[in-house]
Amino acid sequence: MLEERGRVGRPRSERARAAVLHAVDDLLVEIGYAAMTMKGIAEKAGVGRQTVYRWWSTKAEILFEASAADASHELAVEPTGEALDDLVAYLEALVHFLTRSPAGAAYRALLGEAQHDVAVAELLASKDILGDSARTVIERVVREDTPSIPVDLATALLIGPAFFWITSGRDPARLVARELAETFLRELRIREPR
Amino acid sequence: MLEERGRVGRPRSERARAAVLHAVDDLLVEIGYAAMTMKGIAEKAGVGRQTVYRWWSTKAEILFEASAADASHELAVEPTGEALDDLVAYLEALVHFLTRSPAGAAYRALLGEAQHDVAVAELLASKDILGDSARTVIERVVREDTPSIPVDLATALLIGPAFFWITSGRDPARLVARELAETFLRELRIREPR
DNA sequence: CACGTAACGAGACACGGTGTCTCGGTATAG
DNA sequence: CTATACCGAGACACCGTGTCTCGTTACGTG
Repeated sequence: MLEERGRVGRPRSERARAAVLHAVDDLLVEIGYAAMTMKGIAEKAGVGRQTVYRWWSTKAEILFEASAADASHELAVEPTGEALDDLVAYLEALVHFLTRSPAGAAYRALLGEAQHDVAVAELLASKDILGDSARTVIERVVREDTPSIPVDLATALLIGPAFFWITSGRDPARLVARELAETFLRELRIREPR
Repeated sequence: MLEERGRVGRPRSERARAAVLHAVDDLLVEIGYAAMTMKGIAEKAGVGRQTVYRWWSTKAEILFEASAADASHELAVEPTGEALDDLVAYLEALVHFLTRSPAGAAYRALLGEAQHDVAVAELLASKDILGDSARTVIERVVREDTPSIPVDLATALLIGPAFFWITSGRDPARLVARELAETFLRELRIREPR
C-alpha cells in the first residue's frame, strides 16, 4: 500500500528522514525543546525545509518519533522475581526518565503542549508510553488471572504520585521510590489477598 | 517602599491593569491559551502594548495572576464532618477544575509551559495551588497532631492518580473519585491506626 | 499655578519563525 | 528516454515579539 502510493517519481529519501531524527536528538540536548525550530532542524540535518514537512507536519511529531523508542527502552526494567524490587526499580527508572533523560525531557515537553494543543494530545494518545511501561510491571506483579483491580486504575495509582511530584516541579531527590512502591503494593494486596 | 519608587510622574493606572486581567479571562474562554498573544491581549483590553509589559513580562505571568484566585476558590471544599466525603468532594472539585474550568485550563497550560520553560516553572513554584488545596483537606482528615505521613507525600498520593489520569489525556468520566478517596483513606489509616 | 516627570494609548520598527512556493537538479518506473 | 516526484536551497508573505518613539495626560513639588 505504502509502496503503491509512491510508485512513480523519485522515492523519498530514508537518509534524509534519519538525518532529521538525528538532528532533533542532538538539538534536544544542545538547545532544548523550547528553542528548537523547524528551520533549525532542517539546517542542522542538512535538509530542505519542504522535505521535513513532507514527513512530519509539526515539531511535536518529529520529537515524538525521535524519542518514543528511547523512552520505551529506558522504562523497561528487568524482572527480579521480587515484586517490591520490581516496583522500586520501575519507579526509579520513571523518575530518572522524567528528570534526567533527553527522551524524558522530550516527553515532558510534548505532554506540556498536549495540555493546550489537541493535535499533540491525540499524538500522545496514540502511544501510551508511560501507561504501557507501567502495565508491564503491574501485570508481572499481579499474579491472578482476573485481577480485582482494573489495570488502568492500578497504573494511575503507581505512576500518579511520582508523576505529579516531578511535573509539579518538586525536588526529585526528596522522592523515595521505595516508599511509593510499598504503598502501592500494600494497596494491591488489600484488594487481592494471596 | 513601593510607593516611594513611583513618587514622581503619572501613577500607574490600576484601571489598565484590571482591564488586562479581564481581557485575559475573556480571551481564555473565547480563543484559548494557545491562540492568546500579548498583542491580542493589549488590543482586547484597549491598552498600549508597553503598558502590558510594564506590569508583566510574559503571557504566563498575566495568566497566572488572572487565574490563581479563581483556582484557589474552586478547589476549596466545605467540611462535611466525614473524612471520606471530604476527600470525594475534593477529588471531584479537582477533576472539575482540571477538565471544565477556564482557570483549570489556564493552570494546565502553565503547567505545560513549565515543563520546558524555567521561568514559568519558578512562577508556578511561587504558589503551589494544587498542593495548598490538598493540604487543607488532608490536615482536616488527619486528626493526629503528629501525622506519621509527611504532608507532601500524602499530597502526592491524593492528587497524583487523578492528576496523571487527566494530564495524560485519559477520559475523566472513567475516573471514580470515591474509589481514589477510599484508596487514599485506607493508606492513611494503615499508617496511622485509630 | 506652572513645571517636571513618568505612565498613558497608539503604532512604527527590526527581528525571527512559520508554512508555502519556486528553482535547477536527481533518482526511479515504464 | 521521458514522465514524475522528491531532493536541497532559499525567496516569500504573514504574524507575533519586544523595544522605541510619538503626542498626551495625571500627579507631585516648588
